[in-house]
Amino acid sequence: MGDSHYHECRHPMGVVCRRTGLKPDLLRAWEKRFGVVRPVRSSGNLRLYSDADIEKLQLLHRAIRGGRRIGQIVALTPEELEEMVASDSQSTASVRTLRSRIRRQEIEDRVTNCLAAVQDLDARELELQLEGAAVAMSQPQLLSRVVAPLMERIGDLWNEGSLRVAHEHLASSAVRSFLAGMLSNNEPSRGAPRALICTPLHQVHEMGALIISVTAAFEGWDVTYLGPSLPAEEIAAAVLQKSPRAVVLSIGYPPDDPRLPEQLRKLNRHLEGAALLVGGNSAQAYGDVLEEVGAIYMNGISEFRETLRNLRS
Amino acid sequence: MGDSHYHECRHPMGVVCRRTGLKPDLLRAWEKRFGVVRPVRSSGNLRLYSDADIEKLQLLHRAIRGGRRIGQIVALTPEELEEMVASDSQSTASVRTLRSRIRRQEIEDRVTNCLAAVQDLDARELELQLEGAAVAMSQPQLLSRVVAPLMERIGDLWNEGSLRVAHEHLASSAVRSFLAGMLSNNEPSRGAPRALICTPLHQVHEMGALIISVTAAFEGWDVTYLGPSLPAEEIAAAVLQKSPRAVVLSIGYPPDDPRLPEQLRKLNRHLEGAALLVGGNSAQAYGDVLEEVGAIYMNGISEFRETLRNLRS
DNA sequence: CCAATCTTGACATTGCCTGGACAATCTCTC
DNA sequence: GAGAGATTGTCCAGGCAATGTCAAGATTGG
Repeated sequence: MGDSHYHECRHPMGVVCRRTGLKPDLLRAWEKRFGVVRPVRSSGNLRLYSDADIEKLQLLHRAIRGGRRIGQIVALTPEELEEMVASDSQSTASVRTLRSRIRRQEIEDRVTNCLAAVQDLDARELELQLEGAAVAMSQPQLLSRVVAPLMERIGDLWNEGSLRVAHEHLASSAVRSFLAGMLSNNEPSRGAPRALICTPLHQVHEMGALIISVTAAFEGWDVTYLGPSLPAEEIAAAVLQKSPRAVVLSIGYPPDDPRLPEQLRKLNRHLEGAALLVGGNSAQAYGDVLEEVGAIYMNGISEFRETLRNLRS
Repeated sequence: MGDSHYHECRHPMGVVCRRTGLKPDLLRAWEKRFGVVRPVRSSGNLRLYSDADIEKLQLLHRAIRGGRRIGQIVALTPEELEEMVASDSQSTASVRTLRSRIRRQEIEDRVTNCLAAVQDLDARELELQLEGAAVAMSQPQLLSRVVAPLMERIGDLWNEGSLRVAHEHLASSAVRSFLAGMLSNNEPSRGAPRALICTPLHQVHEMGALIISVTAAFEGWDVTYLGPSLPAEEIAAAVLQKSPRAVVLSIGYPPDDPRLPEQLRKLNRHLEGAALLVGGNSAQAYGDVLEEVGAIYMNGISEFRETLRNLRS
């Protein structure tokens, strides 16, 4: 019975590095200098880390991304660490500017690597790069500095003819499933406000809506993602069914669809008290209608995040 | 069908290598050094592996690709291995292939539960159901008994008006990301034959192509999935770049596109020696052209699997 | 007879270990 | 505000054990 509680699977260096985003040298240095973790040794003297070790290391890594120094935080309890990480991610600390400047090159490389993978039609490599990025930086950074720029550059290259449709498809597919994975990893807490996210009819670009979905989920919302190009009636039906606190539309392409205003007006009549948020590259182009229907226009992800926070209270 | 009474088919080395992506030398080394598996010997001293052996080896292979060391995982139980593999591929859905007896009723329930989740617009529940199904049955069963029927019934309900577009979108999105997760969980073993999979221009249904992709990956192929509605020129360019052994097209809808034959003919001129396989619900409708361009038509997943195996040798 | 497979033993590669050095950066003092 | 000293991440050399691969010659199956 209890023997099935051998749950103590031990992880070798390689696994720990991939899951924490920390380099082997660093792990050993931390161990030697502070005794951060005490991995067991295998018969051949290899380090074997426990699940708890990995969690602790992940936490430390996040705290350090927040601008802390390792020496200051090794002694803290997990609870204190949690708290610290949480508050760090809120504040736009000026302390961090220096660190993030260093990281700029790294982020550039990340995007470049992703592009290279796309050009090679190598979905696996692309996904590896994305997962690497996911552990190397915070979630908002990941979205606004890697995923969004990546899709933008792919769009540019495609327009200028350097990339073929196949590349664009492969990239969309990989990024989409990556984002969908992030989305389903977030378990909404009980009582979380609900958001309905989609793209209105004839708006075909799905990526923006997905990025928004992940952001909202990360902000603690209970997200229902409905996909691209949804008629107003459909959205209305979904509103009836789910009673969301907010309906979020992403408008990316096209920027000049004459049918869109009508869609928005129609939708507006069935909001049932939900707030209507609109974002995306081309949302501004429809400014008049947005104002008319009382939609909240958000310029950029951080503004979106802010709007979400205000809406909660 | 007589349930597998003494239907213990035994497989020779070659088959095992193809299905696991492991080299003969390696299998023998593992057997000698750790006794990973104990294949029976034929009269002539040839190793004969059981299905269970193959599954165990596949599992080990995946764990190793996740960064594990063979020495530390040979002793683990299948369950522990499952768990380990699942947690190693952090962000993506886990693919599990435990064998167990499945009753028809149970499968029915799965599909019903999935449908209910779709009607509730509950993506998370849908995904949970799918993951549960993935644990409860083998991969081929999962695809042909749950995923395919589910999408079919959703299509029916949509046509008869019981489901709204939003439901269909949500379902596609969830199932797509689930399948994409399965796809990226499978191996890139060296020397695996490569397959290029997509949907030809104006063929908009992606699901079939994804199911095919997962199947091929499971058979040990190195799959490059290119997405839906790809022009012949694009496929040709991808063929040049990746030199696949097979190009697989899925044709689901529409069944009567007059532009498709031309696409196929064009594609046929740039295959560079790759085999052209075509499957999907509506493929038969284009029988004439398929024959003309020398495509191999496959009716159903099992036929597809068969064709893949033949192509390897 | 060819192709696949077997056994054995040696060989190459990989991943990790230790210890130490180094450069960049932060912090504190003057 | 400029250095001195501590802090911190990175890198290298030399080595070991685990692991994957290869070669050679024998045997079997079709």
